[in-house]
Amino acid sequence: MQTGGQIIKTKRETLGLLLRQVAAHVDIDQAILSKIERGERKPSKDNIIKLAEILSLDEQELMIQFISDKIAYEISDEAFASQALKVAEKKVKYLKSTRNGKI
Amino acid sequence: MQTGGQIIKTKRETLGLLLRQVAAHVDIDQAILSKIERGERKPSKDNIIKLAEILSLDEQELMIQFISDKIAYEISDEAFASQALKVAEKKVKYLKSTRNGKI
DNA sequence: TTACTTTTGACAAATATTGTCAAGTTAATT
DNA sequence: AATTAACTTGACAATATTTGTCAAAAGTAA
Repeated sequence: MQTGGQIIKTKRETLGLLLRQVAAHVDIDQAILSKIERGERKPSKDNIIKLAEILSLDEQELMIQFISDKIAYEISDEAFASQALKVAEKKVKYLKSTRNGKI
Repeated sequence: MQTGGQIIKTKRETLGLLLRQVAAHVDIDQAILSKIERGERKPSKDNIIKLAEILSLDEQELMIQFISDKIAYEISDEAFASQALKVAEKKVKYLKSTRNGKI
């Protein structure tokens, strides 16, 4: 099971790019990129778009990885995490179907 | 599709309890309880336990409702919300299986 | 109107997130 | 071992978000 951070770190190394180079393209401090790679900080949406760009990764897929990391991280210590996620899926589908932003 | 807030509001009214009474038991300002009922604020874990108590609701079920509300709320405007939730489920299961807190 | 419940909004206090920076560590090379 | 470059870490202030408290406003029923 890979995190978004692990995915971009692996790809960056495969491409032989330095943190400095990727960070410049993403327009963030390389310290932050280092932390994103190790899961210590969360990338913004714009960060993800630019990361996918320079690393030739699928943007949607990368977005999904980072969003799911965020959710998994904040819910994983809950006893009923899996059940809550299933219910959340239903609620999201309901929200999307009504398009009114309210549950 | 009901939110945790709607569930407790309905039950409170069924039981004929006032916001003031429930809020006192939960040990929060009644303004906050009013907001929790309408989804404007999120209850703490302790709030949920005490709410289930005084409203004779199943604690686990109520917990799941509020957690899923929170997740659905923060992810619903994402284009890939459903897919991200599915991936998050896998990550949570993986985390639970390894019990090391890391993805 | 009066008495009561609920909702709303403003506000400060507490918490969390973010970007920046410099120093520290690691790794490879000479 | 010393040097160099890449990466990681931690401290810090600036910002943003969350939280509790309160009183006024709005709603409801007698």
